[in-house]
Amino acid sequence: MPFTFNIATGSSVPIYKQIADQVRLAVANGKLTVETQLPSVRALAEELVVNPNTVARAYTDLAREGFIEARAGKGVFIIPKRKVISREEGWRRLEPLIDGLIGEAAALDFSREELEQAVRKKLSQWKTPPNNKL
Amino acid sequence: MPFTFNIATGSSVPIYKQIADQVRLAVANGKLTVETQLPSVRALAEELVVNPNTVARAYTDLAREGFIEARAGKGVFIIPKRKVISREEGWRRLEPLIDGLIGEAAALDFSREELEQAVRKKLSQWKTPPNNKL
Amino acid sequence: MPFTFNIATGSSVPIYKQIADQVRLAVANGKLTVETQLPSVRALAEELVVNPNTVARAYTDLAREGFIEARAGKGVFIIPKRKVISREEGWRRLEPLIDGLIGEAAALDFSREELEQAVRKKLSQWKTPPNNKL
Amino acid sequence: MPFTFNIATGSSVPIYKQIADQVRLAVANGKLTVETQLPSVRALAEELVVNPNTVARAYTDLAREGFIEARAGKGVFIIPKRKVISREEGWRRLEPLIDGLIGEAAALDFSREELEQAVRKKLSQWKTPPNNKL
DNA sequence: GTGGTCTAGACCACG
DNA sequence: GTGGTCTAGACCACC
Repeated sequence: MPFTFNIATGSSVPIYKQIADQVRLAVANGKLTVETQLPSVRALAEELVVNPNTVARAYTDLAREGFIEARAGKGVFIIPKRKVISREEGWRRLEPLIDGLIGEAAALDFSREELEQAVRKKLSQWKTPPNNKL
Repeated sequence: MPFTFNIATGSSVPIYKQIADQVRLAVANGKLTVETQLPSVRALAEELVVNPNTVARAYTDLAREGFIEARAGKGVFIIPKRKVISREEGWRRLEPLIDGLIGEAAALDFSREELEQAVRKKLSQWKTPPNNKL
Repeated sequence: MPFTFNIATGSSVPIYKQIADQVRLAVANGKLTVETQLPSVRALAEELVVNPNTVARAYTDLAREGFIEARAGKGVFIIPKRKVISREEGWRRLEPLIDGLIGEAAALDFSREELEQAVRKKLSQWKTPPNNKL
Repeated sequence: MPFTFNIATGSSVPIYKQIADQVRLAVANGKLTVETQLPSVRALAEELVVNPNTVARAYTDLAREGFIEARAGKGVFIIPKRKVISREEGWRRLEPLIDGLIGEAAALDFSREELEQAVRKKLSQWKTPPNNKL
């Protein structure tokens, strides 16, 4: 079964980020492996009924982050994740996201235990890909 | 020492959200307790050098979420958190946040173990309030 | 005939609430159905001769309540109503509204029978949508 | 047992209106009868821990509507409700309140049946006072 | 004094 | 094109 995307219209999360997040998660999960080809910008835009610019934006972000590579005339492919930013810089960006998640969970009336369980469940699907040498 | 805010201008996360997030997190961590008074809209706006409307927007959101209460002529106060969001809506909003966090962590070259540890550490600071009686 | 709005300037009811109330009622009465597009923020602001922010405020409230969905670049659409408010919070907010209505009716010299009849008549127009499938 | 007031701080309903609404409802219910004396502005303000101006505002509104009468040196008393406004004007003011209630109920995810039942329950407590001759 | 509403207009993110 | 954010400043309701 090929990898499929799920788009939620009207979400506060922009569509281009939903697309990119799903690719990132699928790579982390091992559901998308190195050398897998992704749909072309045009094809994916048509399939998801979104603007091609939106798909292009997601692919651009993913390429900049070292997840994918566009090969002229061939298509877009998953590549071994390149390390792109430093440890300290990464942590500096990640920490507020965790803080934001906790704040949001509290606002949504979840308990600490519930959030911990939800995160653990999502994380348990995450397999570190074998050829991430860094 | 009174609770102090830290605003990063030029961040992609809007100022009103930075303010609200810090209050949410401080309540979760027990740094802000029930009946504590927050700075007035005008005072905080002056302190942070932002527009009063921006502070008001943050306070409005927090009040709607059941964290605080605005008392006319008195000011803004932390209250025992009310449950306002339905269960289903809560999950609907929480899940993409977790997916986004994991996606970002992968993009930032963190391993599953590192993210899990970081989240666990942050979560350990979340104190469910000891049945706060006013 | 497209749905039209009626604004009473100088009313004690804020304009953004008048707009939102009319949408809520029209949805309840079946005059606005799922996938109907509302006027854009700018267009409605021009039509009603109010500030775009005022219209945006009404739309934001309606979106948060689960009546409508803003699709970037497309516009604002009626969606199948989502349940967003917890049961307890719902009652907490509804009860004072009913008390206020009865109090106002008494102040306006209506009898119990008159009020009951008026409410029943209005309620009879409230059509639960027939399990709207988009 | 004397009539007692219940004030919800931080409600969207202003305190002066909460006080006035409770008097109106109690008169409609027959819990407050003609010639009953209400607490003085000062006494009630102290009891409810609110600003005396707030109580005075409620009493002023009630007096204007013909519910109560201040007798110099004696105190404040319930009087036979005087008819203050015309039928048409009353209906013109009441209708949007009913519309607003229905819209709010829909926003709070109540069904038509639930709202009808809630209103009926409140209304069933309403006894038209015997000496309302109009 | 407090917060809530509204206007006016700029800038940006998204598609 | 759309809506979301922010600023600036006015006015009002409430206490």
